[in-house]
Amino acid sequence: MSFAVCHRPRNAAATRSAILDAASKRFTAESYDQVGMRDIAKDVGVDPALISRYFGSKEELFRAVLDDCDGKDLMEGDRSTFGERMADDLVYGPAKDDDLAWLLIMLKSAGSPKAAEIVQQLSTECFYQPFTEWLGGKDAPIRARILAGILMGVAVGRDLSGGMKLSAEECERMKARLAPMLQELVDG
Amino acid sequence: MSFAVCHRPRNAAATRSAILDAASKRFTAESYDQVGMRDIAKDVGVDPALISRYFGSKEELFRAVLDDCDGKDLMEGDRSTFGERMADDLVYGPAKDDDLAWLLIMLKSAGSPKAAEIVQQLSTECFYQPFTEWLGGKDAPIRARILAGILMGVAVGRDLSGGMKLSAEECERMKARLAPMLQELVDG
DNA sequence: GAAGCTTGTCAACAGGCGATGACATAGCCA
DNA sequence: TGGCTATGTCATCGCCTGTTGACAAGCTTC
Repeated sequence: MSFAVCHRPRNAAATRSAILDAASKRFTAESYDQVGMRDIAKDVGVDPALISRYFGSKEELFRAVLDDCDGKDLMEGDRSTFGERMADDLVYGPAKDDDLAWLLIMLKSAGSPKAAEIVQQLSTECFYQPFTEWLGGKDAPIRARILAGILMGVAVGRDLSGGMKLSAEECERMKARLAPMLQELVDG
Repeated sequence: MSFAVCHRPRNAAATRSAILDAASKRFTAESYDQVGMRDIAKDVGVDPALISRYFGSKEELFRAVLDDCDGKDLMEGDRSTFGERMADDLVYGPAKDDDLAWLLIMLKSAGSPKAAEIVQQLSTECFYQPFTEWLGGKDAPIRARILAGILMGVAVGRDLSGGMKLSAEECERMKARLAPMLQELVDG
């Protein structure tokens, strides 16, 4: 009788990609400090040392994750329903938080100086700039900042309080208040 | 010749209070994980062990800090200028972040599970509930949540990007956009 | 002035972290 | 088949953290 573990076929590229994926999931759900190399390694089913070997260090892994996700998810979809969609994600998330990935990673990692520095280096180029261009119109950089802030802030408020403890009706009313606010910022 | 260090007079209450104060400052500026007992001890000029003795553990110290600040700062001052004041704090802060203390602590500590659990226990009773009552009117709990979210989110956006890199004119325009949004949420 | 409680310090421990270098094994190529 | 390189594992190191128990020094009280 063998408890043979189902080894993945030896494939550096696939393994690397799997690590990147697992790391991304972890970093969107927990803070930089909270995520351990051993956690990520366990998710992938790999020895922690391998991650160090592939990415050099935890910092560089984090940078690679940020490089990987371009934040385009936020900007795809109908522009006229942006407010509605985001309000829904905020109130009823985190179900499909792909579109908020960038924001969540930024948010969760604000605490750690090392992660914050990396985010600071990459956020403008990889997130704020494309987002600002997508917004367009008057005061686009400012509207981008406020929008990102609201999305992050309401998300953190939800997480902290343990899942937006509101009745179903209140959730709807919250959506009803958030959606036009967000939409107005998109429309300019 | 004596290099006599200026020892504080032996006073348990004063020392305890000094520790609480230093801890509060640290926790508003850095995340729970990032703040070390040794840091706080150094701020006060005291041995780290003393903090453990007085407060039992880091968790209980954190809880004591949260119990200490009641978040009333946010609600004092003229109600009709709330939006203006907060917008100013957000854009030009953190100068006198006393009024945002609760929010900043909640924000900075969202990353750590232990801190988050404590915040979750205390935030409703010590912050959301009084804030909601202060707001009053229709959908007060929802407006409280959104307001807190916006304040936290814009603050984190500012910190992350290294101090709101906007021109003086853009700062004013950001204020001009934020203030009425916040004020409208206060007014209902 | 000496006992006794209070206040504070010191050294050390256990645990977790990221990182490193030596070792094992799978897959390819001759 | 025999070797070689790429891929992955293991044991371990050094560092930092919160916490603890034993010890030193002050103030109070008799």
